[in-house]
Amino acid sequence: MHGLNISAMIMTKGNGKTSRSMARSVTMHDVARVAQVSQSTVSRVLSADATPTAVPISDDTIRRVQNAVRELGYHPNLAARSLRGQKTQLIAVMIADISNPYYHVMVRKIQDVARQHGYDVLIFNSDHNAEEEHHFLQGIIRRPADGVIMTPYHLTKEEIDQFMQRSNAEVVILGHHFDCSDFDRVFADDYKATFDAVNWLIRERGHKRIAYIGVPHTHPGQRRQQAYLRAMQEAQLSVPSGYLQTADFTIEKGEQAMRALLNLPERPTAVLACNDLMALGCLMAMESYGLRVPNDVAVVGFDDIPEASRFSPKLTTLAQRSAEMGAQLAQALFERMEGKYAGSGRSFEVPCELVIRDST
Amino acid sequence: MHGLNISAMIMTKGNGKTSRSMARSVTMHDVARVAQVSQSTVSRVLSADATPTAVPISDDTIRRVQNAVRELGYHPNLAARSLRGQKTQLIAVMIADISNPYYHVMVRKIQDVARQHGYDVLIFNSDHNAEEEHHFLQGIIRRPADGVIMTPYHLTKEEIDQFMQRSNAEVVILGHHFDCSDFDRVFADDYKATFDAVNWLIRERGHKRIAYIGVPHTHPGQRRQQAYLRAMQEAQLSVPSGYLQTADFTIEKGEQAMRALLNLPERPTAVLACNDLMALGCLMAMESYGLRVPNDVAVVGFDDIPEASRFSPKLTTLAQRSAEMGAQLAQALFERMEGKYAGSGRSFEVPCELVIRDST
DNA sequence: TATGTGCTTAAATACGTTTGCGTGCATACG
DNA sequence: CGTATGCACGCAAACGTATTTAAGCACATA
Repeated sequence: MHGLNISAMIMTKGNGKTSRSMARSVTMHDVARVAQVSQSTVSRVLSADATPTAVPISDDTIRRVQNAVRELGYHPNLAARSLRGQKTQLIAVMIADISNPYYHVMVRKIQDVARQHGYDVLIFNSDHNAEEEHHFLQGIIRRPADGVIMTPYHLTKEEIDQFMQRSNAEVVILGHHFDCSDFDRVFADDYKATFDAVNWLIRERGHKRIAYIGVPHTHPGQRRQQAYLRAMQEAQLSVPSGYLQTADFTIEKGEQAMRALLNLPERPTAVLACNDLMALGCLMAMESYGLRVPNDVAVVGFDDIPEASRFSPKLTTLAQRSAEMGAQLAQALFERMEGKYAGSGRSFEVPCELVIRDST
Repeated sequence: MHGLNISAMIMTKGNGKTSRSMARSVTMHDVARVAQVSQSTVSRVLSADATPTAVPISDDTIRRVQNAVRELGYHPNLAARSLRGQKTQLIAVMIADISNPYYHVMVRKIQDVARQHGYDVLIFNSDHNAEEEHHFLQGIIRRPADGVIMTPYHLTKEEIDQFMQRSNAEVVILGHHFDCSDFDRVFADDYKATFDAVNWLIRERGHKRIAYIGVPHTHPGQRRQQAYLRAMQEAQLSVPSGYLQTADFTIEKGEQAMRALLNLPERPTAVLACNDLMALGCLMAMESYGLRVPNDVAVVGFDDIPEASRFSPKLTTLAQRSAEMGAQLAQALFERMEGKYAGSGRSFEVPCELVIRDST
């Protein structure tokens, strides 16, 4: 067993070296040799635009270097560059659920901006899971990134601050209203949006028995639920036991919660869900009960994912401008990474919009 | 000289910590100093399990080092490790469409396996776009990865071979039947599945007018379309002009193609779509035309994404075992990366399964 | 001739690891 | 007693790059 390992290793190495299938990559030294200059000169030529105040290089030398680069097909080694410069040209993005369409457009936007700046994007998935969120931060400490964009559902301000001290990466947060911190944050005005939506159901549509499907153990979930409760209270409407359902952002739990609501002795006439996936679950529960939307029960979601307008009936929802939020996140992050802004944490609030469709 | 170096180092660190908020990260030298051993010993202790045949270290030393690591919160610097070892502990995954649920479960599976092996995963999005696919390969040359998993829709065998020579990364391909190559490939038997599905529609359901919505300018699209044509031909059924629609894997184009089919003078009684998203588009077109599925037209999709069984009517589809395929991809890749297999390209065919629901 | 002054390039160093090689020190053997 | 052998560890050389420091050179000035 042991010997087997060794011989296998030797074999591999032997093959690699003798057959030369392993293409040793072209380095600056190779370029330098071809261009008849020193390696440092090559470095200067290549990073000329990044450091405009650098040492001047003669036009002839520049041309020779550029020709050599082209000829050899040279690409800088990012591992070496990272080691030397403490910059990785990498930004890490943690989203809560890769299968939630809400994040797709946002991620694409971030990738677009990142590419424009010559950065790569590392995507992680937390599945709304506290342990995964910690694992993500651990991962970034192991493999440093210059910037971090994340949607923390469980991490505390202290944990994020501690991370920033250890990692010297710039951090931008999505969807979380931390009081005052060193990192920027982008969020929807979901409190106001939820509050307004409840009032709209009451005043414009005459509903009195309004239920809510929330995810109270997360920060955004808590905020929206508070808004719902506040609106109900101000309208002097009661929230009977069972009108406040707890779920976890998934279609399945949304459907399950809706079934529970429909089995209530005094069934609600309208239901708000904390996100669209759960609202779609509500629609499915309604269908399996043979009930009609919105005649029997009206449903309102949150996010405006593409499916919201595809499903039948089309879902009334609070639209988040996710592309705009992605752009805002990326912009704030790059402003900090490029040193254009270095002050204390900024807050960017992006408005939501009630999109009225067929489910109300 | 030696002592000078050390003291200078200490000075630098002192300055760095006091004056700058930039937390200099803990290195092996720090651990070594605390544990009273040399830096190389620390390295050996830390990579003991990775190199079982290594130099023996006394238990006492191991314990001291481990304590120091814990105490200082040391994490290895992956940039340095990459530079030295030519290994990046990174695998890159290129998928064709981040918003297609088919890929989600696959990506998760890959991430799971990768994490078990201590690897990170870089995700790229090609949007079925040839230019993006090239950009992806360029990116991997700039930022080397140890392994690559991708779903090429446009890249040729030659381009991939050329990439492999330049990059010395192991490569595994999804969904593509390249003839004979140096990389492994995992694919569904989509030709047979499509062929059988058409026959099933003909024999079990008695359809004669069967249309197809394909994406012929991609390899998988072409394969499936060939299977459809072959099955029709063998059954001596005609494929009237217009029965062969061209789309691009999206819901929107699927809906559009279906409208075209429904406007045909001789409307088909069954439609196969090249993937589920387009099949869902068909369902939506049917609904907007006030037609009933499957009474007026039957619809069959491909993939079995979660939405297929959620939509009403539930979609009959050719299920790809995407989790299994993800696991197979990851397994094949790691076998190669760990040197357990080094031969020529293997083919892993994963069977599809006809899932009969309400749309037929 | 000596000295300063731009301008251009070369040499040297450090970033944090891994790893081949060497070394001191016991213990065992001839 | 002298020399193998095995053990536990330290030294130092890479890996490819960015940057600091120094050096070479032409030319003008004193």
